[in-house]
Amino acid sequence: MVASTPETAAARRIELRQVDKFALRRTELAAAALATLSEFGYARTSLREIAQKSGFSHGVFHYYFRDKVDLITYCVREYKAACVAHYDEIASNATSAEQVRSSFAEALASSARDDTPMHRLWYDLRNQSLFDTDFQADVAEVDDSLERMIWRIVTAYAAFAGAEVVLTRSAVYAVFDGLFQQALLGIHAGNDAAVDSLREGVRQVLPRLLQNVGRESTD
Amino acid sequence: MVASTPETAAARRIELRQVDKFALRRTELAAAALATLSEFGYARTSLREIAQKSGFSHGVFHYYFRDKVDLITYCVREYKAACVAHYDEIASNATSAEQVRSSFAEALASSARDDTPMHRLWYDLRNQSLFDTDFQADVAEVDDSLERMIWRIVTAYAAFAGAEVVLTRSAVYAVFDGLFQQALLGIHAGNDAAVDSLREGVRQVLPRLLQNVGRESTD
DNA sequence: ACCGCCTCTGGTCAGCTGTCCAGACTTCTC
DNA sequence: GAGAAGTCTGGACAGCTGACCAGAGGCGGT
Repeated sequence: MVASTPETAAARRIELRQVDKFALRRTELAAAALATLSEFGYARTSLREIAQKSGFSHGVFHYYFRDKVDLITYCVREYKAACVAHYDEIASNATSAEQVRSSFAEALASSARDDTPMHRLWYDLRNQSLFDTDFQADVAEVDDSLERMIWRIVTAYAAFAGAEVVLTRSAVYAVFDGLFQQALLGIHAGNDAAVDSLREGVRQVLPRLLQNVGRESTD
Repeated sequence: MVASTPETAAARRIELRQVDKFALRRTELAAAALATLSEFGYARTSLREIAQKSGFSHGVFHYYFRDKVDLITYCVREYKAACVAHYDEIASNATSAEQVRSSFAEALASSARDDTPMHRLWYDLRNQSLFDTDFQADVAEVDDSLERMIWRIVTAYAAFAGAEVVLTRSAVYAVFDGLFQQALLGIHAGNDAAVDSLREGVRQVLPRLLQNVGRESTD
């Protein structure tokens, strides 16, 4: 780094403060956008609707975001940060396999119950990435970090159980993601047992992804 | 039914013929709509785009379908018919557990490979049902019939293996659906191994959903 | 040959969407 | 407090969307 003259140092300080305020506002607007997006879904959410629900004018969104894609991309990243942080303590705080299993099942179940709109938005946006290349990179990155998160939990569980995980990281994620998504559909359809089914499904599946060390599976 | 006079019989015959032609045209238009929908996704497909790609005028779609929802609902039903019929022979033609396992894994893998656009549309529309009640009933019906289809295959597998399925019907479907969807994301991201991973994932998961009759699982 | 119904066309309309922008307002610096 | 930079507003615009409709064309029945 080059040593700064007083002027450039002051300018940088100002600039940083402005950048912080700018970033803060972006986050605030993105949070408002997330709220509306999770309510109506990608296809039915316009910038004007977001603005109206957030109390801002629709113009301000174009001041802080290049375009709609830029805004939603930022929202996806925000989602990831909130989501991964929430689960990461499961693996680190546990002291036994059974505790990991219970915590994991409960965490998925309560998240599906409490954050239903946000999760359905995630699946919506992930699907959009199958059609629109704009979101593809960011969605893939979030999906990957979710996959790693699940993998951390499952390998922690396997370590406590003294066993090995038989599936690939990707397949393990896919299995729990499928259970989660089905629970979301169930919740939305008014099936009161959906959350309990998810918890029970996770509890039942988790041990079956392991095999004792040194034994070969039938293949 | 009331006995028909000659006139009403003729009228009915005509009417039936017209109904057939009408239904035929509906199916034809729905097929064209499916093609465009699977290319662009729900959010980015307009009736005019569908019409242009199909060679019809945009007006004709309003003649055969009440509105856009009516059209897409019909498309969903068409999808189901095509999809379920394709898989149903797996369970009925098999003679051993291993054969069911191989056929099932191969069927999922090749379907993901060959019908990628149609499947991503299905997931798109299923997600729309989480936001828009218009599709909810029909989507739920298709999802249920897919669930039953998977269940038939898995129970057939269990029967050949002389074992029981430990998960609920819904959880079994969720697991394979998750694997399938992850493969779709992989394919779209250009991951060449995605199809093979799906096949291998299905092969590995399937036996682990069973337990020997008479033995209790750890719970 | 004529008539009535079915089919289909393409124009029109109101409403919404993303984007841009001129200008008002606020905040900060000197 | 003057000026500049940053922030925000709301109107304007072009393009698109779903829906509607008047009328042309075709087909079958008599």
